[in-house]
Amino acid sequence: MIIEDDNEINRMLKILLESNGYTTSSAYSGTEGILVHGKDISLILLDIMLPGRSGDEIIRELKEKHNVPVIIMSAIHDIDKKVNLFSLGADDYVTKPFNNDELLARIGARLRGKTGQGIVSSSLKYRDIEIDNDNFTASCAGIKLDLSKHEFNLLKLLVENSEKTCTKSMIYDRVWDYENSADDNTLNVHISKIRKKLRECNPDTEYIKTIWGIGYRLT
Amino acid sequence: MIIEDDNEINRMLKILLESNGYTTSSAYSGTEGILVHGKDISLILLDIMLPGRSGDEIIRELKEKHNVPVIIMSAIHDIDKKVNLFSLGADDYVTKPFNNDELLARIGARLRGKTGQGIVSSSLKYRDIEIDNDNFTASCAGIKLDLSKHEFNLLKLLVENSEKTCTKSMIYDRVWDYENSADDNTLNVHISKIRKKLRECNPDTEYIKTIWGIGYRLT
DNA sequence: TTAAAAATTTAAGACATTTTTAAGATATGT
DNA sequence: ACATATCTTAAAAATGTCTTAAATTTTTAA
Repeated sequence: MIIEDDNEINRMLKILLESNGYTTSSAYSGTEGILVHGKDISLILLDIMLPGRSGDEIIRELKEKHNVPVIIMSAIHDIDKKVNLFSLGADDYVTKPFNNDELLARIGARLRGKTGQGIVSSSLKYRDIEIDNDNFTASCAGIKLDLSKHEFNLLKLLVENSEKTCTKSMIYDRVWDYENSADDNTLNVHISKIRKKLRECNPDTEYIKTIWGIGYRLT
Repeated sequence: MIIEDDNEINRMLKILLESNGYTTSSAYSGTEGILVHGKDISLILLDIMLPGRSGDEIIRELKEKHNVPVIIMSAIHDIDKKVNLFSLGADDYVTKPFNNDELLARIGARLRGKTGQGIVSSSLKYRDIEIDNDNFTASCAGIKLDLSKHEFNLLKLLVENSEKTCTKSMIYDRVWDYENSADDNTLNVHISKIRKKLRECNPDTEYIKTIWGIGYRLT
């Protein structure tokens, strides 16, 4: 994801990256970047000289939201500022005007590190529901959910397929290890329990929608 | 590990890093760095202007041997060369003369990426549990714990991954040297014994949480 | 409007995993 | 080789989770 307010530079970066085999998403402000949903972002290129909110805040929120490497593009030469960005979770920076090859090299190094050393932070989000695959924990509205193994796997499946309908047989297939027995009420009971726990964290939202005769969906 | 042929700079780096909480190992050539055995290296600082073998070769071999982030220190401003180093697996570089804060920031950013084994300090803490790696001792609430070898390693693993769930198979893999046999009760018994010993030091806290069907976590 | 089908919820019993204890097996140090 | 500590195994008790069943509510379609 490219976050850069200058239209021309944004377009230029898009062309550079796509001609090097990457798929890109463009945003034109940090806040817009934070709002991006449902895209599989693996790295963020962030122009830190943005109007509006401070760069610090934006890095923190981007990190929290997308949890991927962030490379800062900046004209700032001041080292103190650099150090600050680093300590906030920025993973690297390039100073403008930057050399294309160097930028590509840094992007490559960051992406390589990810897949290479299994840092693949397996944290998923949907609205204010967060799934942490590594720790087998989930939270809603910042509150830890106390889920059993099946409940966790079921919620995880729904989050992984948020906005898509999960059929009952697909759920039985992936959460339980057998094909469904259609007259089985087990899944319904588990959904009921998850809903109850989500309600305790955030009473105002109905996360799981029932698709009659088909299955369930996060909406 | 610091790999730098200039004695003075090597010593200076050692002082800088150790005064910032890191433990260091010094080597004075790339080949010497490759030969280092038995040390728990988590990052390599490499001066690329070394006599003898080419930098390219050395990075590749260091990476192969130690499999950790490599930060290049170099006076080269030529971008093409930088790109080359990146594509060989270097994770970052600083140009000499470098700013100490920037170097520390880049080291921090690289280590932060790796979970658990960030700053290598021989003493680990979680709440009032303290692990002393050098002496193979542990304490809780200031009282020495009398732990067996497996108990110590198990508690150490939990402390290293505090707030994260350790799966049973991961524990068997790292504390015992074989994959788990799922019906095995050994781990449970060891957890039980550790809990009992922790309880004797501090009866009010339940340190080790059971993640049903998954494993354990310090919480 | 009404009957049938599907889904929700609750509670209880079935099932599975974990905890604890104790004893026998194995490893370690003198 | 002996004494000691540690580890593993086994079994029962405790606890957590899953499924089933039944009553209730919601939705669909005739």
